[in-house]
Order: sequence, then C-alpha cells, then structure tokens
Amino acid sequence: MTLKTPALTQQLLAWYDRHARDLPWRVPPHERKVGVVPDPYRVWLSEIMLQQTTVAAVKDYFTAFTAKWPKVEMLAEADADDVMKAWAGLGYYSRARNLKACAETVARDHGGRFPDTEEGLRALPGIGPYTAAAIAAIAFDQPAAVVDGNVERVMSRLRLIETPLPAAKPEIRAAMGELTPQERPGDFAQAVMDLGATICTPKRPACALCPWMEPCAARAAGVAETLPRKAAKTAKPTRTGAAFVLRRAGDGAVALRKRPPKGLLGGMAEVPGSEWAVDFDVASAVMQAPVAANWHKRSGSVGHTFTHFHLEVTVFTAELGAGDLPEGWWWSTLDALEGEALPTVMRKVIAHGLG
DNA sequence: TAGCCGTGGAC
DNA sequence: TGTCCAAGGCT
Repeated sequence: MTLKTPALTQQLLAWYDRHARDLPWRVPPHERKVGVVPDPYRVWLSEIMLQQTTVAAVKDYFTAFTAKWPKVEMLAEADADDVMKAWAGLGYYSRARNLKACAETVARDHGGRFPDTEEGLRALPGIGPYTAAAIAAIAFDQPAAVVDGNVERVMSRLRLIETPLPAAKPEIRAAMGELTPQERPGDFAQAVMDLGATICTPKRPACALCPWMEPCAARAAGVAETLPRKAAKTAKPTRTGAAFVLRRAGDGAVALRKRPPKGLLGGMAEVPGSEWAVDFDVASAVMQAPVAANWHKRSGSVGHTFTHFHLEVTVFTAELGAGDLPEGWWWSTLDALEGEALPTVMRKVIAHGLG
C-alpha cells in the first residue's frame, strides 16, 4: 500500500523547491527531478563533517577532501596521518579516525559501495542514528526519519512538545516519522533542516516567512522561541598547564610530538607540555620541562575552551643548539608547521611562543 | 546514561 | 566577556 503524503509534507517540499540552500554536497531539487542522483560517498563525507559543525566551517574542508580523495577507495588507501592533517582545525578528531576506518571497511567489505539501508549504515564506524538515516534518505531514497538538532527544534515547535530534551527524543522521532514521505524522503529531511537553519532558528525565529506558520502549535501558543526545552547544563571548570616551544638553533624549527591515539585531540600533533589539571601549579611548571634547556616564560597565557572545560596554558620557550630529540619527536620548520596535524589550541600556543 | 569529545561565529 | 550552539557518536 502507498501511504498518502500529508499536506504538511507537501507544503514544505514546495517551499524547499523554491528556497533550498545551494551547498557543495547537495543535488538541488530541480536536478533530482530529472534523474540526477547524489554520490553516496559525498553524502557520507558531508554528513560526517557536519556533525556538530556549521555549514560555513565545513565547506572548504569538503572541497579539499573531495579534491584530494574523490572516491572512497582513495580515502581508504590514504595515509592516516595525511587524513589527520587534512582534518586539522575542524575539531572532534575521532571523526577523522572513524572516517578512515569507515572508508577502509566500505572498500574492503562492501566492494566500495555504501550499504543502502539504515541498519547497514549504522554498523559502520562513526555512523550513528542520525547519520545512518540521513544517508539512507538522501543517497538511497529510503523513508527514514532523519532527526538532528534542527529537526528537534522544528518538530518540538510544530507539535508543541514541551518535554525537555533528551527525554523528548522518542516523541520528536515519531512526529518526524509521521511526516516523512515515501516519495522524496531525502529532500524532505533536507527541507526540515534548511527550515531550521534559516527560518525556525533557535533565537528570533522568522515565523512570518515560515511555510508552516499556520499549523505551528508553538506559534499559536506564543512559545515558539522557548522550544525545545533542554536540561540545565553543568558549568565548565578551568584547567591550567604548561607548554614548551622548543626551537632549533639556526632555522628556528619547532619540536613536535604525537598525542596518544585516543581521547582529547587523539592522534594529533602537539608541542610537549604538562598535564592539564584544575590544581596545576604554574610556579613549578618549568620543572616539568621535557628537556634541559634555558627556558624562558612568555608573558601572559593562551586561553582555549573545549567542550567540557576551559584551558589556560603558560608557554615556555627555549633554543636547543645540539642533541637529539626524544624518540618519536620531530622538528617542524616554520614552512612545514602549517601542514602539520596541529589542533587549533596548539597553533595558538605556538603562535604565542613565536610571538 | 551521562560524560567525553573542538571549533568558531552569533549575540 | 560569557554563553549558546551547529546536519552527533562513542562508551
């Protein structure tokens, strides 16, 4: 049997036909209607990059990745360190490790083709409930209920769901499922996300421009901007630590090492440093210097905020005239630094040390 | 299940 | 300046 497409769904698809955002990874609705199908590899890559990350931040990375690795087999065969270097600055670095692992699995176990079902996609590393549904709907026309932060906001307003997140998730998923059509499920999912990104925004939603203004229960009740409700967040503690910018006499190259493969900034490059702790003693920081040298403390400090704590780093600098670096460390010339797998906090630290 | 896991832009 | 938060996943 064929389910009747709800009128609400048709209204939003009509809006999407006129107002879809033009994005590098998207096949626009007018092209899909004449038979153009999206490349599942590009859909997957964009969805991984877009996890908790803004469209503006993703665009250049997506362009660089698809230029360097146009097919999933090429990414599967790429050097893991090259992938981390290309991802540097985008954040959530476990995504890059899982990206590589997923590409290898698809190439080795699936003949280079992504699974076309939610269940099959969900089994791959880095693909959770949202991403599996998004790829299934957008790349394979499966009527999956795609639920991301935009959808949570739009549905909680449209249906006046006042249960706080995350307890409201099942209710929201059901609401999205009831509206998701058999035809154009991928366009519908992207339509709801575009609506959330451009009209049904977290603050000051542009209800007057919304194709769902009339049926929106939250707007009728005058509470649209207060939804979705969320549980209170815990405060971020401040950790402190020391970092050591060791420079090679002559050319000024900087000593780098690699962080452990998992955890915070896992697998990325760093300058040597102390632990980051709430009770860190800056006065004795130089005692933890990685090598004996004439260390100088730079004035001020480097501040950086992670997901769950603030960081204040005191930077020390020294010059090394002779002697080998510890095992696994390397010198990076000033020209080479830009291409290293350095997370943003480390680029700040190095800039402070060089300044 | 709630904590861990980055970054930059908007306000 | 501080807070929020953006196409979440993993453990």
